Amino acid sequence: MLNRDYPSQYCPVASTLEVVGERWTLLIIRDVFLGIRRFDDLQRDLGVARNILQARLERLVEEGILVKRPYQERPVRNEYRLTEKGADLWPVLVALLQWGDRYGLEGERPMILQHRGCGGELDDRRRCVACGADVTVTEAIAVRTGARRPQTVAEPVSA
Amino acid sequence: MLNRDYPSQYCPVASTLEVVGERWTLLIIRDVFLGIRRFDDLQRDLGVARNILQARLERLVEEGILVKRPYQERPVRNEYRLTEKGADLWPVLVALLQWGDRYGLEGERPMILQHRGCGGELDDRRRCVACGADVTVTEAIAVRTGARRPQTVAEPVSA
DNA sequence: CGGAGTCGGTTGCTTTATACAACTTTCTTG
DNA sequence: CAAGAAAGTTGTATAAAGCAACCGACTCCG
Repeated sequence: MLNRDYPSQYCPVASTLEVVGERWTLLIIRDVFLGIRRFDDLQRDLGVARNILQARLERLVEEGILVKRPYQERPVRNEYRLTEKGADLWPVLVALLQWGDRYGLEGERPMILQHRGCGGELDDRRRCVACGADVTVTEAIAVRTGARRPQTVAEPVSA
Repeated sequence: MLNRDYPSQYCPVASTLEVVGERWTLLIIRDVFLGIRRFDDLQRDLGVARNILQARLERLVEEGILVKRPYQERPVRNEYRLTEKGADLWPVLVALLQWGDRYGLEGERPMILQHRGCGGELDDRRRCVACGADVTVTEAIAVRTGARRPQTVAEPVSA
């Protein structure tokens, strides 16, 4: 995008999109939610160009959505973690996920959100359908089903 | 963006972003939710380039999120309306709006969501804080407060 | 009847972001 | 001491977004 912001708009939707609306940004955040926290792991998982990934991570750190912190010294190796501000984007990701489940992938569901422990799925208001609780980020887990892209023929895991 | 899709991803979040993740798209949908339905009105409100607006609207119609229908013949003038599929993006917009309210505009809230009739605001699960009901798209109204961008000095409406 | 205005686009050119691949630095392991 | 991993950085190319001007169909005004 030419400018990442929307100068004619004074709107909370626009202001959020100015921060997380660029290509790849929300997928990076999704990956961090899933526990993918290192540069190379993110790059491999997303297939994004490394310079773009670098630019996005730097921006997200500047915005206070991620923090960069070393998980080892010598050599310094960093990982990216969500701040509270970043974790508060969870409802956005859940809303995108649920719309994608309904309209995106022809009934396939590669990922399912569950209430930790209880195991119930989440409804569109992030409540557990089993126990009825309001589920927060920390109480939810994302379970990857085995679902793959339909046109890709499933192969036995080999060599 | 070079490609609008994310070929390495088989994920409902990514599949949703392939459809609505391009620059301007979600703001166009927000405007249609607010009742701005005509090409020129959208263009004026958003300040988006006309060719981009045209491309986005065409894509959204192809995707079944908007429908184009004439509101008059001779000359044919069209407006864009949300389909059910489009209206189901409401939770995404609400989530973006609420994050923006919390983190985006320094406490200013240019727009407030209320439960129609009851007048209560919506919580982060789209429930009415006054009566407790689960609020759906059709039961909600967006109220624009007078809030403006702080650095813009408020002027009397003139000429 | 002629000119201005409106709506909904389309076209051409410029600017900017994204993609891709190769390279770098620092340190670890065999 | 060579190979490899992690985390970037750099350079070049291509595609998308921005901008302004134009267009066709019709209406309204004088």
